[in-house]
Amino acid sequence: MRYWLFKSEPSCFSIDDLSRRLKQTAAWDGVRNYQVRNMLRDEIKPGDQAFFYHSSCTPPGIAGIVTVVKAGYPDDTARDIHSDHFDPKSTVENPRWYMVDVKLEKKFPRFIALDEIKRHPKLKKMLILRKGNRLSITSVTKEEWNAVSMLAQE
DNA sequence: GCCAACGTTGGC
DNA sequence: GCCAACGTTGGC
Repeated sequence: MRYWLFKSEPSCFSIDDLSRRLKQTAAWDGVRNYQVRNMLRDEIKPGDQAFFYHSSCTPPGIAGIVTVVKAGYPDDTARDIHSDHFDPKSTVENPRWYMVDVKLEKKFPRFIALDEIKRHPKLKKMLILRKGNRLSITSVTKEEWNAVSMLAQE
């Protein structure tokens, strides 16, 4: 299994929104970046785990953990003309965009702010910190995963 | 295929 | 609201 970091703007979809969902599951939809699409379609598998990262908010940071429960399948919001993520070039025969389903594993007892991630020696190489990185999904190493998990329990 | 213009992301 | 660092678009 692999580890990931999924970004979401809490004003759009937060970890608390997920916790209120029936069965605490949701489709991770709306991704419209080809690099991230490829990860959703080809690399992210059921059983993989991901940090739920809150972006574009104060403060940004990691709020908890989700588990992938369904592998990549066509993102139906691309064919919904009323969706903000509608893409007329995506069709049933040729789906352009993909999504996975996630389930809330846990909300951290303590929010891990970006500021704290930046200061932690074991987290300096996290892709989220790399200059210019804007991908909404990045991979996380086992060492990084463990370090953040430890922080969350302090 | 090049590249300028434009749009988006996301921390600050 | 600013702006760096992208990604996308479209004329040529």
